[in-house]
Amino acid sequence: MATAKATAAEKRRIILDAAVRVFARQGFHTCRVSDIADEAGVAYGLVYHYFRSKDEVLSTLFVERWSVMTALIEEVDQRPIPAREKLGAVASFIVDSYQHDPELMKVIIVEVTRAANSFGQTHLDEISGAYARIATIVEHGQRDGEFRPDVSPGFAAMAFYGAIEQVLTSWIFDLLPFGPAEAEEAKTMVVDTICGGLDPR
Amino acid sequence: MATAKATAAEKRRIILDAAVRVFARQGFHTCRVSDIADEAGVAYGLVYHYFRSKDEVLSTLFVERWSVMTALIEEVDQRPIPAREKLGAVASFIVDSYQHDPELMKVIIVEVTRAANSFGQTHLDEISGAYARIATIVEHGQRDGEFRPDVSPGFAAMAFYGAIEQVLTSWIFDLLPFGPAEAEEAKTMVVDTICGGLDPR
DNA sequence: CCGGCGATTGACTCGTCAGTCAACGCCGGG
DNA sequence: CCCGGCGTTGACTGACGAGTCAATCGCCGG
Repeated sequence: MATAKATAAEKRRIILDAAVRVFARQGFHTCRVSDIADEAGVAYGLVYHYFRSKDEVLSTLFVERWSVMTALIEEVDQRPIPAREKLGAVASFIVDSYQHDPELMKVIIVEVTRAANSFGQTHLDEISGAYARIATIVEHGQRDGEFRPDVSPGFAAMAFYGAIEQVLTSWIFDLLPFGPAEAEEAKTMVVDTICGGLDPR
Repeated sequence: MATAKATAAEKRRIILDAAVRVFARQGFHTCRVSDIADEAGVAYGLVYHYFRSKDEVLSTLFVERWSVMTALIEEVDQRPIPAREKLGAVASFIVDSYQHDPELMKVIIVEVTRAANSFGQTHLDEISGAYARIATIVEHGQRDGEFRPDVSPGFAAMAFYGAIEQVLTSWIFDLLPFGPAEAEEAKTMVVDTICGGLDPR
Protein backbone atom coordinates (compact mmCIF):
# COMPACT_ATOMS: atom_id res chain seq x y z
CA MET A 1 0.00 0.00 0.00
CA ALA A 2 2.74 2.43 1.01
CA THR A 3 4.71 1.31 -2.02
CA ALA A 4 1.68 1.73 -4.23
CA LYS A 5 1.02 5.25 -2.97
CA ALA A 6 4.67 6.17 -3.41
CA THR A 7 4.50 4.86 -6.93
CA ALA A 8 1.36 6.88 -7.52
CA ALA A 9 3.01 10.08 -6.32
CA GLU A 10 6.03 9.27 -8.45
CA LYS A 11 3.89 8.71 -11.54
CA ARG A 12 2.29 12.06 -10.95
CA ARG A 13 5.72 13.60 -10.70
CA ILE A 14 6.84 11.85 -13.88
CA ILE A 15 3.90 13.34 -15.72
CA LEU A 16 4.58 16.81 -14.32
CA ASP A 17 8.25 16.66 -15.28
CA ALA A 18 7.38 15.47 -18.75
CA ALA A 19 4.89 18.31 -19.05
CA VAL A 20 7.61 20.84 -18.24
CA ARG A 21 9.75 19.53 -21.08
CA VAL A 22 6.85 19.46 -23.52
CA PHE A 23 5.51 22.90 -22.56
CA ALA A 24 9.01 24.36 -22.81
CA ARG A 25 9.61 22.79 -26.20
CA GLN A 26 6.25 23.25 -27.88
CA GLY A 27 4.34 25.73 -25.78
CA PHE A 28 1.20 25.04 -23.78
CA HIS A 29 -1.36 25.83 -26.47
CA THR A 30 0.50 24.13 -29.30
CA CYS A 31 1.15 20.82 -27.59
CA ARG A 32 -1.32 17.98 -27.30
CA VAL A 33 -2.11 16.09 -24.12
CA SER A 34 -0.90 13.02 -26.00
CA ASP A 35 2.52 14.70 -26.32
CA ILE A 36 2.74 14.89 -22.54
CA ALA A 37 1.66 11.27 -22.21
CA ASP A 38 4.21 10.15 -24.82
CA GLU A 39 7.01 12.14 -23.20
CA ALA A 40 6.13 10.62 -19.82
CA GLY A 41 5.87 7.16 -21.34
CA VAL A 42 2.32 6.59 -20.11
CA ALA A 43 -1.05 6.17 -21.75
CA TYR A 44 -3.15 9.15 -22.75
CA GLY A 45 -5.87 8.46 -20.24
CA LEU A 46 -3.50 8.30 -17.27
CA VAL A 47 -2.92 12.02 -17.46
CA TYR A 48 -6.63 12.40 -16.69
CA HIS A 49 -6.34 9.98 -13.81
CA TYR A 50 -3.95 12.36 -12.05
CA PHE A 51 -5.19 15.70 -13.35
CA ARG A 52 -8.67 16.98 -14.10
CA SER A 53 -7.55 18.79 -17.24
CA LYS A 54 -4.61 19.99 -19.30
CA ASP A 55 -4.96 23.33 -17.55
CA GLU A 56 -4.59 21.70 -14.16
CA VAL A 57 -1.19 20.30 -15.15
CA LEU A 58 0.15 23.76 -15.93
CA SER A 59 -1.62 25.19 -12.91
CA THR A 60 0.08 22.68 -10.64
CA LEU A 61 3.51 23.49 -12.04
CA PHE A 62 2.94 27.19 -11.62
CA VAL A 63 1.56 27.06 -8.08
CA GLU A 64 4.32 24.71 -6.91
CA ARG A 65 7.00 27.14 -7.97
CA TRP A 66 5.34 30.51 -7.49
CA SER A 67 4.38 29.79 -3.90
CA VAL A 68 8.04 29.08 -3.14
CA MET A 69 9.01 32.44 -4.58
CA THR A 70 6.27 34.32 -2.79
CA ALA A 71 7.28 32.74 0.51
CA LEU A 72 10.91 33.59 -0.13
CA ILE A 73 10.16 37.25 -0.82
CA GLU A 74 8.20 37.48 2.39
CA GLU A 75 10.92 35.78 4.40
CA VAL A 76 13.63 37.99 2.88
CA ASP A 77 11.74 41.09 3.96
CA GLN A 78 11.93 39.89 7.58
CA ARG A 79 15.73 39.66 7.55
CA PRO A 80 17.58 42.42 9.40
CA ILE A 81 19.49 43.58 6.33
CA PRO A 82 19.39 46.70 4.13
CA ALA A 83 16.54 46.93 1.65
CA ARG A 84 18.99 46.95 -1.19
CA GLU A 85 20.30 43.55 -0.11
CA LYS A 86 16.75 42.28 0.20
CA LEU A 87 16.11 43.12 -3.45
CA GLY A 88 19.46 41.55 -4.25
CA ALA A 89 18.37 38.34 -2.58
CA VAL A 90 15.13 38.28 -4.54
CA ALA A 91 16.93 38.92 -7.83
CA SER A 92 19.45 36.19 -7.01
CA PHE A 93 16.71 33.72 -6.22
CA ILE A 94 14.99 34.32 -9.55
CA VAL A 95 18.20 34.17 -11.57
CA ASP A 96 19.34 31.07 -9.68
CA SER A 97 15.99 29.44 -10.35
CA TYR A 98 16.58 29.98 -14.03
CA GLN A 99 20.07 28.55 -13.83
CA HIS A 100 18.83 25.53 -11.93
CA ASP A 101 15.83 24.71 -14.13
CA PRO A 102 15.55 26.90 -17.23
CA GLU A 103 12.77 24.84 -18.73
CA LEU A 104 10.50 25.22 -15.71
CA MET A 105 11.17 28.94 -15.51
CA LYS A 106 10.51 29.30 -19.21
CA VAL A 107 7.14 27.63 -18.79
CA ILE A 108 6.17 29.73 -15.80
CA ILE A 109 7.24 33.01 -17.33
CA VAL A 110 6.14 32.46 -20.89
CA GLU A 111 2.93 30.49 -20.32
CA VAL A 112 1.67 32.02 -17.08
CA THR A 113 3.30 35.25 -15.93
CA ARG A 114 3.53 36.79 -19.37
CA ALA A 115 0.24 35.30 -20.50
CA ALA A 116 -1.99 37.17 -18.10
CA ASN A 117 -4.68 37.34 -20.74
CA SER A 118 -5.17 33.64 -21.24
CA PHE A 119 -3.86 31.35 -18.56
CA GLY A 120 -2.39 33.85 -16.14
CA GLN A 121 -5.85 35.39 -15.73
CA THR A 122 -6.80 32.58 -13.35
CA HIS A 123 -3.69 33.21 -11.27
CA LEU A 124 -3.69 36.99 -11.28
CA ASP A 125 -4.10 37.07 -7.51
CA GLU A 126 -1.05 34.92 -6.88
CA ILE A 127 0.98 36.85 -9.43
CA SER A 128 0.06 40.25 -8.06
CA GLY A 129 0.61 38.93 -4.53
CA ALA A 130 4.28 38.52 -5.31
CA TYR A 131 4.45 42.03 -6.77
CA ALA A 132 2.80 43.39 -3.64
CA ARG A 133 5.42 41.76 -1.44
CA ILE A 134 8.20 43.33 -3.45
CA ALA A 135 6.41 46.66 -3.05
CA THR A 136 6.42 46.05 0.70
CA ILE A 137 10.19 45.63 0.67
CA VAL A 138 10.50 48.99 -1.10
CA GLU A 139 8.09 50.56 1.36
CA HIS A 140 10.13 49.34 4.30
CA GLY A 141 13.26 50.66 2.62
CA GLN A 142 11.62 54.08 2.37
CA ARG A 143 10.41 53.92 5.97
CA ASP A 144 13.97 53.27 7.11
CA GLY A 145 15.36 56.08 4.99
CA GLU A 146 17.27 53.77 2.67
CA PHE A 147 15.21 54.66 -0.39
CA ARG A 148 13.81 57.95 -1.72
CA PRO A 149 10.34 58.48 -0.27
CA ASP A 150 8.84 60.06 -3.39
CA VAL A 151 8.72 56.96 -5.57
CA SER A 152 5.54 54.91 -5.52
CA PRO A 153 6.45 51.46 -4.13
CA GLY A 154 4.02 49.87 -6.56
CA PHE A 155 5.80 51.40 -9.56
CA ALA A 156 9.20 50.53 -8.19
CA ALA A 157 8.14 46.91 -7.66
CA MET A 158 6.91 46.68 -11.24
CA ALA A 159 10.07 48.23 -12.61
CA PHE A 160 12.20 45.84 -10.57
CA TYR A 161 10.30 42.71 -11.44
CA GLY A 162 9.81 43.78 -15.06
CA ALA A 163 13.53 44.36 -15.48
CA ILE A 164 14.38 40.88 -14.21
CA GLU A 165 11.67 39.14 -16.16
CA GLN A 166 12.71 40.84 -19.37
CA VAL A 167 16.30 39.76 -18.89
CA LEU A 168 15.18 36.16 -18.31
CA THR A 169 12.95 36.41 -21.36
CA SER A 170 15.86 37.58 -23.46
CA TRP A 171 17.82 34.53 -22.33
CA ILE A 172 14.89 32.25 -23.02
CA PHE A 173 14.61 33.45 -26.60
CA ASP A 174 18.35 33.79 -27.19
CA LEU A 175 18.28 37.54 -27.55
CA LEU A 176 21.13 37.82 -25.06
CA PRO A 177 23.81 35.21 -24.38
CA PHE A 178 23.44 33.17 -21.20
CA GLY A 179 26.02 31.60 -18.94
CA PRO A 180 27.19 31.64 -15.32
CA ALA A 181 29.04 34.92 -15.88
CA GLU A 182 26.00 36.57 -17.43
CA ALA A 183 23.85 35.30 -14.58
CA GLU A 184 26.08 36.98 -12.00
CA GLU A 185 26.31 40.14 -14.06
CA ALA A 186 22.55 40.27 -14.32
CA LYS A 187 22.04 39.97 -10.57
CA THR A 188 24.24 42.92 -9.71
CA MET A 189 23.19 44.91 -12.74
CA VAL A 190 19.48 44.79 -12.02
CA VAL A 191 19.92 45.67 -8.38
CA ASP A 192 22.46 48.40 -9.07
CA THR A 193 20.30 49.86 -11.78
CA ILE A 194 17.04 49.88 -9.89
CA CYS A 195 18.53 50.77 -6.52
CA GLY A 196 20.75 53.40 -8.06
CA GLY A 197 17.56 55.17 -9.01
CA LEU A 198 15.99 54.59 -5.62
CA ASP A 199 18.93 55.71 -3.51
CA PRO A 200 18.43 59.01 -1.77
CA ARG A 201 20.42 61.75 -3.47
CA MET B 1 -12.96 53.68 -59.22
CA ALA B 2 -11.14 56.07 -56.91
CA THR B 3 -14.17 56.07 -54.64
CA ALA B 4 -14.37 52.31 -54.78
CA LYS B 5 -10.71 51.94 -53.81
CA ALA B 6 -11.12 54.38 -50.97
CA THR B 7 -14.08 52.36 -49.75
CA ALA B 8 -12.02 49.21 -49.99
CA ALA B 9 -9.22 50.71 -47.88
CA GLU B 10 -11.80 51.97 -45.42
CA LYS B 11 -13.38 48.54 -45.12
CA ARG B 12 -9.99 47.07 -44.39
CA ARG B 13 -9.48 49.71 -41.71
CA ILE B 14 -12.92 48.99 -40.26
CA ILE B 15 -12.01 45.33 -39.92
CA LEU B 16 -8.65 46.16 -38.35
CA ASP B 17 -10.22 48.52 -35.82
CA ALA B 18 -12.88 45.97 -34.97
CA ALA B 19 -10.16 43.37 -34.52
CA VAL B 20 -8.38 45.59 -31.99
CA ARG B 21 -11.52 45.81 -29.89
CA VAL B 22 -12.21 42.09 -30.11
CA PHE B 23 -8.62 41.04 -29.41
CA ALA B 24 -8.45 43.43 -26.46
CA ARG B 25 -11.74 42.17 -25.04
CA GLN B 26 -11.47 38.43 -25.65
CA GLY B 27 -7.86 37.75 -26.50
CA PHE B 28 -6.51 36.55 -29.83
CA HIS B 29 -6.74 32.82 -29.21
CA THR B 30 -10.11 32.90 -27.50
CA CYS B 31 -11.95 34.95 -30.09
CA ARG B 32 -13.40 33.61 -33.30
CA VAL B 33 -12.97 35.17 -36.71
CA SER B 34 -16.75 35.52 -36.74
CA ASP B 35 -16.47 37.77 -33.66
CA ILE B 36 -14.27 40.15 -35.65
CA ALA B 37 -16.70 40.07 -38.59
CA ASP B 38 -19.66 40.73 -36.28
CA GLU B 39 -17.89 43.58 -34.50
CA ALA B 40 -17.01 45.12 -37.87
CA GLY B 41 -20.54 44.57 -39.17
CA VAL B 42 -19.40 42.58 -42.20
CA ALA B 43 -19.80 39.01 -43.35
CA TYR B 44 -17.46 36.28 -42.18
CA GLY B 45 -15.93 35.73 -45.58
CA LEU B 46 -15.01 39.36 -46.09
CA VAL B 47 -12.31 39.11 -43.47
CA TYR B 48 -10.65 36.58 -45.78
CA HIS B 49 -11.06 38.90 -48.73
CA TYR B 50 -8.80 41.45 -47.03
CA PHE B 51 -6.54 39.15 -45.01
CA ARG B 52 -5.08 35.75 -45.74
CA SER B 53 -5.66 34.49 -42.23
CA LYS B 54 -6.59 35.39 -38.68
CA ASP B 55 -2.87 35.62 -37.93
CA GLU B 56 -2.38 38.17 -40.67
CA VAL B 57 -4.89 40.49 -39.02
CA LEU B 58 -2.90 40.55 -35.79
CA SER B 59 0.34 40.70 -37.72
CA THR B 60 -0.82 43.79 -39.58
CA LEU B 61 -1.82 45.55 -36.37
CA PHE B 62 1.51 44.74 -34.77
CA VAL B 63 3.71 45.75 -37.69
CA GLU B 64 1.80 49.01 -38.23
CA ARG B 65 2.50 50.11 -34.69
CA TRP B 66 5.83 48.53 -33.93
CA SER B 67 7.49 50.00 -37.00
CA VAL B 68 6.44 53.45 -35.83
CA MET B 69 8.06 52.84 -32.47
CA THR B 70 11.26 51.42 -33.95
CA ALA B 71 11.57 54.41 -36.25
CA LEU B 72 10.98 56.76 -33.36
CA ILE B 73 13.68 55.18 -31.23
CA GLU B 74 16.13 55.47 -34.09
CA GLU B 75 15.21 59.10 -34.73
CA VAL B 76 15.44 60.00 -31.05
CA ASP B 77 18.98 58.65 -30.92
CA GLN B 78 20.00 61.12 -33.64
CA ARG B 79 18.83 64.15 -31.65
CA PRO B 80 21.58 66.27 -30.09
CA ILE B 81 20.33 65.77 -26.53
CA PRO B 82 21.62 63.91 -23.46
CA ALA B 83 21.16 60.15 -23.45
CA ARG B 84 18.96 60.42 -20.39
CA GLU B 85 16.53 62.65 -22.31
CA LYS B 86 16.59 60.20 -25.21
CA LEU B 87 15.40 57.42 -22.93
CA GLY B 88 12.86 59.84 -21.50
CA ALA B 89 11.53 60.50 -24.99
CA VAL B 90 11.20 56.78 -25.66
CA ALA B 91 9.43 56.17 -22.36
CA SER B 92 7.11 59.10 -23.04
CA PHE B 93 6.26 57.79 -26.47
CA ILE B 94 5.31 54.39 -25.12
CA VAL B 95 3.28 55.76 -22.23
CA ASP B 96 1.57 58.27 -24.53
CA SER B 97 0.74 55.48 -26.95
CA TYR B 98 -1.01 53.68 -24.14
CA GLN B 99 -2.91 56.81 -23.15
CA HIS B 100 -3.95 57.42 -26.73
CA ASP B 101 -5.06 53.89 -27.58
CA PRO B 102 -4.98 51.51 -24.63
CA GLU B 103 -6.76 48.73 -26.50
CA LEU B 104 -4.21 48.64 -29.32
CA MET B 105 -1.32 48.68 -26.87
CA LYS B 106 -2.93 45.93 -24.85
CA VAL B 107 -3.19 43.77 -27.94
CA ILE B 108 0.39 44.42 -29.02
CA ILE B 109 1.88 43.82 -25.60
CA VAL B 110 -0.29 40.94 -24.45
CA GLU B 111 -0.70 39.07 -27.73
CA VAL B 112 2.63 39.72 -29.43
CA THR B 113 5.41 41.19 -27.33
CA ARG B 114 4.71 39.09 -24.25
CA ALA B 115 3.71 36.06 -26.30
CA ALA B 116 7.11 35.38 -27.81
CA ASN B 117 6.41 31.67 -27.64
CA SER B 118 3.31 31.61 -29.81
CA PHE B 119 2.66 34.58 -32.01
CA GLY B 120 5.60 36.77 -31.13
CA GLN B 121 7.93 34.03 -32.40
CA THR B 122 7.24 35.12 -35.97
CA HIS B 123 8.13 38.71 -35.11
CA LEU B 124 11.14 38.09 -32.90
CA ASP B 125 13.39 39.97 -35.30
CA GLU B 126 11.29 43.11 -35.25
CA ILE B 127 10.89 42.90 -31.48
CA SER B 128 14.57 42.44 -30.81
CA GLY B 129 15.36 45.15 -33.35
CA ALA B 130 13.67 47.67 -31.10
CA TYR B 131 15.61 46.39 -28.10
CA ALA B 132 18.83 46.70 -30.05
CA ARG B 133 18.11 50.33 -30.86
CA ILE B 134 17.53 51.09 -27.19
CA ALA B 135 20.83 49.39 -26.46
CA THR B 136 22.45 51.70 -29.01
CA ILE B 137 21.15 54.74 -27.15
CA VAL B 138 22.75 53.40 -23.98
CA GLU B 139 25.97 52.69 -25.83
CA HIS B 140 26.13 56.24 -27.16
CA GLY B 141 25.47 57.51 -23.65
CA GLN B 142 28.42 55.51 -22.41
CA ARG B 143 30.61 56.70 -25.29
CA ASP B 144 29.85 60.30 -24.37
CA GLY B 145 30.54 59.69 -20.69
CA GLU B 146 26.93 60.22 -19.64
CA PHE B 147 26.44 56.64 -18.44
CA ARG B 148 28.66 54.24 -16.51
CA PRO B 149 30.76 52.27 -18.98
CA ASP B 150 30.67 49.01 -17.02
CA VAL B 151 27.03 48.10 -17.66
CA SER B 152 26.24 45.93 -20.65
CA PRO B 153 24.05 48.01 -23.00
CA GLY B 154 22.03 44.91 -23.84
CA PHE B 155 21.16 44.32 -20.20
CA ALA B 156 20.36 47.97 -19.62
CA ALA B 157 18.06 48.03 -22.64
CA MET B 158 16.21 44.96 -21.37
CA ALA B 159 15.87 46.42 -17.89
CA PHE B 160 14.59 49.69 -19.31
CA TYR B 161 12.09 48.18 -21.70
CA GLY B 162 11.04 45.50 -19.22
CA ALA B 163 10.35 48.09 -16.56
CA ILE B 164 8.08 50.09 -18.86
CA GLU B 165 6.30 47.07 -20.24
CA GLN B 166 5.63 45.72 -16.79
CA VAL B 167 4.13 49.04 -15.70
CA LEU B 168 1.87 49.06 -18.77
CA THR B 169 0.94 45.46 -18.07
CA SER B 170 -0.01 46.35 -14.52
CA TRP B 171 -2.30 49.05 -15.89
CA ILE B 172 -3.77 46.70 -18.44
CA PHE B 173 -4.72 44.19 -15.77
CA ASP B 174 -5.74 46.74 -13.16
CA LEU B 175 -2.92 45.87 -10.79
CA LEU B 176 -2.04 49.55 -10.51
CA PRO B 177 -4.41 52.49 -10.94
CA PHE B 178 -4.16 54.38 -14.23
CA GLY B 179 -4.82 58.03 -15.05
CA PRO B 180 -3.06 61.07 -16.50
CA ALA B 181 -1.24 61.67 -13.22
CA GLU B 182 -0.03 58.09 -13.04
CA ALA B 183 1.08 58.27 -16.66
CA GLU B 184 3.28 61.30 -15.95
CA GLU B 185 4.59 59.75 -12.75
CA ALA B 186 5.49 56.59 -14.63
CA LYS B 187 7.46 58.46 -17.30
CA THR B 188 9.71 60.23 -14.84
CA MET B 189 9.86 57.28 -12.47
CA VAL B 190 11.09 54.79 -15.03
CA VAL B 191 13.70 57.14 -16.41
CA ASP B 192 14.86 58.31 -12.97
CA THR B 193 15.04 54.76 -11.75
CA ILE B 194 16.93 53.30 -14.64
CA CYS B 195 19.14 56.32 -15.27
CA GLY B 196 19.78 56.74 -11.58
CA GLY B 197 21.44 53.36 -11.77
CA LEU B 198 23.28 54.22 -14.96
CA ASP B 199 24.57 57.61 -13.90
CA PRO B 200 28.28 57.71 -13.22
CA ARG B 201 28.97 57.89 -9.49
C1' DC C 1 -5.28 -19.87 -5.45
C1' DC C 2 -9.05 -16.48 -5.91
C1' DG C 3 -11.73 -12.14 -5.76
C1' DG C 4 -11.64 -7.35 -5.92
C1' DC C 5 -10.07 -2.82 -6.50
C1' DG C 6 -7.21 0.85 -7.99
C1' DA C 7 -4.00 1.77 -11.82
C1' DT C 8 -3.62 1.81 -16.66
C1' DT C 9 -4.86 1.60 -21.47
C1' DG C 10 -6.18 3.82 -25.97
C1' DA C 11 -10.10 3.96 -29.27
C1' DC C 12 -13.78 6.85 -29.66
C1' DT C 13 -16.97 10.92 -29.24
C1' DC C 14 -18.09 15.48 -29.63
C1' DG C 15 -17.66 20.28 -30.17
C1' DT C 16 -15.17 23.88 -32.16
C1' DC C 17 -13.40 26.86 -35.62
C1' DA C 18 -10.29 28.33 -39.45
C1' DG C 19 -10.57 28.61 -43.95
C1' DT C 20 -13.21 27.55 -48.64
C1' DC C 21 -16.30 28.44 -52.20
C1' DA C 22 -20.31 28.90 -55.00
C1' DA C 23 -23.63 32.21 -55.51
C1' DC C 24 -25.43 36.93 -55.34
C1' DG C 25 -25.82 42.05 -55.87
C1' DC C 26 -24.40 46.43 -57.04
C1' DC C 27 -22.31 49.73 -60.11
C1' DG C 28 -20.26 51.64 -64.21
C1' DG C 29 -19.43 51.36 -68.98
C1' DG C 30 -20.80 50.12 -73.48
C1' DC D 1 -30.81 48.05 -71.02
C1' DC D 2 -27.60 44.51 -70.57
C1' DC D 3 -23.04 42.70 -69.34
C1' DG D 4 -18.93 41.84 -66.56
C1' DG D 5 -16.35 42.07 -62.59
C1' DC D 6 -15.35 43.27 -57.99
C1' DG D 7 -17.08 43.32 -53.39
C1' DT D 8 -19.79 40.70 -50.48
C1' DT D 9 -22.30 36.88 -48.37
C1' DG D 10 -22.68 32.87 -45.09
C1' DA D 11 -23.39 27.81 -45.25
C1' DC D 12 -20.34 24.19 -45.34
C1' DT D 13 -16.20 21.13 -44.71
C1' DG D 14 -12.30 19.19 -42.86
C1' DA D 15 -9.04 18.84 -39.31
C1' DC D 16 -7.91 18.69 -34.90
C1' DG D 17 -7.60 17.72 -30.10
C1' DA D 18 -9.67 17.69 -25.27
C1' DG D 19 -11.88 14.76 -22.47
C1' DT D 20 -14.67 10.07 -21.76
C1' DC D 21 -15.17 5.40 -20.76
C1' DA D 22 -15.39 0.51 -21.00
C1' DA D 23 -12.11 -2.93 -20.98
C1' DT D 24 -7.81 -4.91 -19.11
C1' DC D 25 -4.00 -5.49 -15.97
C1' DG D 26 -1.57 -6.58 -11.83
C1' DC D 27 -1.05 -6.40 -7.04
C1' DC D 28 -2.56 -7.62 -2.35
C1' DG D 29 -5.15 -9.57 1.24
C1' DG D 30 -7.81 -13.44 2.52
